Amino acid sequence: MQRARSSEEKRERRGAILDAALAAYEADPSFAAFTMDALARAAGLGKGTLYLYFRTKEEVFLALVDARFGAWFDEIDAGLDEDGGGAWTGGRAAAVLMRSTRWHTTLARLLSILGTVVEHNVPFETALAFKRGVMARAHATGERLERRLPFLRPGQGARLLVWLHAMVIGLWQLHEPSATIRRIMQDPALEGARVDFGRDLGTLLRIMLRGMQAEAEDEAS
Amino acid sequence: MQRARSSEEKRERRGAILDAALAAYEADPSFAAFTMDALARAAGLGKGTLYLYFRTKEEVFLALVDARFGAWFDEIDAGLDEDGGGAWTGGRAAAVLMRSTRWHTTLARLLSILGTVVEHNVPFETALAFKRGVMARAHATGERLERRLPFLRPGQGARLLVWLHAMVIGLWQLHEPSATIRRIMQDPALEGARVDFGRDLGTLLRIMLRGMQAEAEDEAS
Amino acid sequence: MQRARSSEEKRERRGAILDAALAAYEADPSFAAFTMDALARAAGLGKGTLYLYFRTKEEVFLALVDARFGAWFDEIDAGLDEDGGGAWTGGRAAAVLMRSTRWHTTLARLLSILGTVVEHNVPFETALAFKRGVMARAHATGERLERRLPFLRPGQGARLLVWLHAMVIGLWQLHEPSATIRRIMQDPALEGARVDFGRDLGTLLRIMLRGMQAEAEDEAS
Amino acid sequence: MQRARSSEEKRERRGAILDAALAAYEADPSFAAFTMDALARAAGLGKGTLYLYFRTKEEVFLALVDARFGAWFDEIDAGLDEDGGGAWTGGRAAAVLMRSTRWHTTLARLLSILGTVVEHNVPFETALAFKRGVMARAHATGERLERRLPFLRPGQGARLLVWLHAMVIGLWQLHEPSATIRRIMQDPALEGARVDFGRDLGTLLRIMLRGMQAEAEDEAS
DNA sequence: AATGAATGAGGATTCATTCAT
DNA sequence: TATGAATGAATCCTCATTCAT
Repeated sequence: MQRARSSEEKRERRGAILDAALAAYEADPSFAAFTMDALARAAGLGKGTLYLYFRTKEEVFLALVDARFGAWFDEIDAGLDEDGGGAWTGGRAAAVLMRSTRWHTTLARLLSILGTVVEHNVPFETALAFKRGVMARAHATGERLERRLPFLRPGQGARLLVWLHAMVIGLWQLHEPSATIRRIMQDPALEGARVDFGRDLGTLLRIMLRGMQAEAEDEAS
Repeated sequence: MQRARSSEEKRERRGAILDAALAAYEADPSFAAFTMDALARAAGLGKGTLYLYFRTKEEVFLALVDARFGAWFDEIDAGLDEDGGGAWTGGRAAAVLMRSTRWHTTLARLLSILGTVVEHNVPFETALAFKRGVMARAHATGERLERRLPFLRPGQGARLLVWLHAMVIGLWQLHEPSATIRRIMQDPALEGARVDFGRDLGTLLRIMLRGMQAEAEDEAS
Repeated sequence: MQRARSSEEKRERRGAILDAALAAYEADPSFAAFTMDALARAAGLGKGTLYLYFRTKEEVFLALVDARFGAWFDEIDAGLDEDGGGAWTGGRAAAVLMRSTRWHTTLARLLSILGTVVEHNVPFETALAFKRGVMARAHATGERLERRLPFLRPGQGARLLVWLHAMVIGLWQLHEPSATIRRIMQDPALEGARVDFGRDLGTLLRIMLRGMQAEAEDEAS
Repeated sequence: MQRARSSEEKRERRGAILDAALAAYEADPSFAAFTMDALARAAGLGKGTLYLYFRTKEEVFLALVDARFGAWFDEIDAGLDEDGGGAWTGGRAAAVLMRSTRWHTTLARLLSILGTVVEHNVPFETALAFKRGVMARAHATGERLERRLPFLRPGQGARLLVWLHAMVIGLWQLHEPSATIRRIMQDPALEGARVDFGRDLGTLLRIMLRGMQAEAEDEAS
C-alpha cells in the first residue's frame, strides 16, 4: 500500500477509509457487522492503520455520519439557492428537499444506530462538537428555507428539517432496515402495508408543508 | 421458584418474563444492556428457564414489542370508539392519538433497535407472523379512523398510523436516545435545537391532519 | 468437565484453577506468558469459566499470591510454635525461617511482578484488602519471633520478616529469573558470581540475626 | 534533526537517546509505559531512528541499566578511594555505600523488571556481555571494599555488593512500586508496615556489616 | 542518517446458548 | 420444569518492527 505522506494524501486516505466504511456498512447495515476487521479488509489496509486515522471505531462511524450530513445540507442549499425565476411554493421546496433522497437512505441507515454508537466510547467533547456542527448547518439551511417560503414562521425552517430528518429515520426503519424485513414485505398479505420510502417521504413532506401553509392562513383570517 | 404446570400458568409465567424484560429495558434502554443474564435476574428465574419460553433472545424482544403494539392499538381503538356526541375534527382525532403517548415512548425505545434485532437470529416465520399481526391491527384501526374523519381517503387511515409510528421512532431518536445525547443537549448553544418529544409529536400530527384536510379541500374545489 | 455445584465443589474448583495457574506460571514465570488462554488450557476449562471464579486476570494472580503467603506464614508459625526444649538462638530461628524455602522461590517469582500487576485492573479495595491481610499476618508472626528471640526489640520481628521478604525478591531476581539468565550464569567467567539462592539467603539471614544481636549487646554494654 | 555523521556524533546521539529513555522511564516507571513510541517522542526522534542505534526495545533497556550500573560503581569506587585519614569501620563503609542512594532508586526501578525484559527478545550474546560487564565491576569494587574492611574474607566484598543490590531491588518493590501501592500504604492500618526505602536500606546495611564483623570475631576467638 | 506510515500478531473479556442434574 | 455452571466464538485495540522515501 502506497504511503500517505503529505497531509493532502493523508486527507485522501482518511476519505478512502470512510468510503470503504460506507460501502461495507451499506452491504450489511448493522453496527454489529461493522467491525474494524471487516473495515480494514474493505479498505485494503492493515487493522492498525485504521487507528492512525481514527482513535476508535465509533470515531470512524461519527466521521461517516458527519460527512453524509454535510453532503446532504450542501445539496439542499444548492437547490434552494438556484433561481429558475418562478415563485417558491411548498411544492417546489418539497421537490428540492426530495431531490437529495439518495443521501436520505444512506443517512437513515446510519442514523438508526447513531444513538447506540454515541453512547459508547465516544468522548463527550467529540459528540458535542458533532451535534453542534449538525445543528449549525440545520439552522443556516433552515433560514434559507424560510426566505424561500414566507408562510414559514421564524424557526420553522430548521424545525422542518429536523422533522424531515425524523421522518427519514422512522420511515427507513419501517421500509427496509434489513434483508429479513425485505423478504417479509414480499408477502402478498402485506401488500397494502408496503412502504415506498421515497414516495411516502415525498407525500408526507407535501402534506406537512400544505398543513403549515393552511395553519398560517387559518391564523391570518 | 414455583413450577408452572398448567398451560395457563405457563402463559402467566411468559407474561411475567416479558414484564420483567420491559422493566429492565426501560431502566437501561440499550440493547447492549439487554442481556439474557440481566433478564433472568430481573425475572427472578434461572437463565436456562428463559429458554423454555423463548427460543432466542431476539424472540423475547419481538414478543415484547408485539405486546406493546397491542396495548397501543387497544388504547387508540378505545379512544376512537368513544362517542361524546361532538363532531370528529382532525384536532379531536389528534388528541386521541396523542393520548397514548406513554406507549409511544416505550415503543419508540424498542422500535429504534427493532431492525437491528430482527436482522439477526430471528426465524423468518416468526418475523413474518409478527409483521402480519401488526399490519392487520394497523388496518383495522386505520379503518376506524377513516370512519371518524371523512376527509381521509381509503387507506389513508392506516397510512397515517404508519407515519405516526415513523415519526415516533424518528423523533425519539432525536430526543433522548442516550444519556450522552441528553447531556449534550444541555449545551446552551443547542437550546433552539432541543426536541420536546411530546410537544413536537403533537404539533406534527396536527399539521399533518391539517395538511390532509387541506389537500382534500383543494381537490374538492 | 464435571460441574461444580455445591459451594464446597466450587471452592475446590477455584483451588484447582489456582493450582493450574501456579503450575503454568512456574513453567514460564513471566506475567506476559500468564495468559487467560493458557490458564484455561492448563486448568482444562473453557476461557469463560475462569471468569465465573475470578473477575479479572489480575484477581487470579492476587489470589495466587495470597494463598502462597498464607502457606508461608503457616509454616513459619508452626516452626516457631514447636518446642524441642532447647534454647532459641538466632541460628535456630534462622533455620526455622529457612525451612520454608520452597515457598520462598515460588513467592519470589510471583512477587517480582506483583507491583506491575496491581498497578493495572485491580480495584483499589481488593488491593488494599490483600495488603492488609498480608501485613496482619506479618505482625502476628513477627510477635511470635520476638517472643522466641529476646534480643529483638519490639517491632523488629515484623521488620525482619519484611526484610527477609525483600531479600527473597532481590536474590531471586539475581538468581534465576529466566532461562536466559540461567544459561548465562553457566559461563565459566561468571562462576564466582553465581548466586545459590538457598545458601545465600541462609547466610544473609544468619548474618542479619547475628548483627541484630551484636547491636543489642553493644547497646547493653 | 541534525544528522550524526562522525562516530563521535553517533555515540553522543546514542547517549542522548538513553538520557531521554531514562527521563521517560522515571516519569512513568512501568515497563508497559516504556514504549518505543514514547521513547522516540521523548528523544525528539523518529521511531525508525531508534532502530539505527538499538536493535530492539530490550536492547535500549539493557543499555540503560548498564549505564546506571557503571555510574553506581564509579561513585562507590570514588568514595572508597577517598582517604580522610581516619580508620575504616563498618559504619564508614556503609556511609559510602549509602551515599549513592540516588542511583539506587533509579536502578531499583529498572532492575525490578530486568528479569522479565531479558527473558524476551534479547540475543544471548548481548545478555551475556551485559552480565559479564556488571560482574567484573562488582569484583573490582568488592576487592576495594575488602582492602578497606579487613574483617571481610576474600570474596565477601563482591558478595556484599550483590546482597546490597538484592536488598535494593527487594526493598524497592515493597516501598513504592506503583501509584496504587503508594495509595494503599497511606491507609492508617498499615502505618507500621510502611517501608522507608533509604532508612531501611541503611539500617540493613549497618546490621549486615555488624553481623559480618561479629562473625569474624566469633571465629577469631 | 532520518522518518513515520503501515502492519498484524496477540490477548482480555463478554454473553448467548447448552445440558447435566 | 427449573437451574446455573460451562462453553468458546467473537471483537477492539496496542505496539514493536519494517521499509519506502
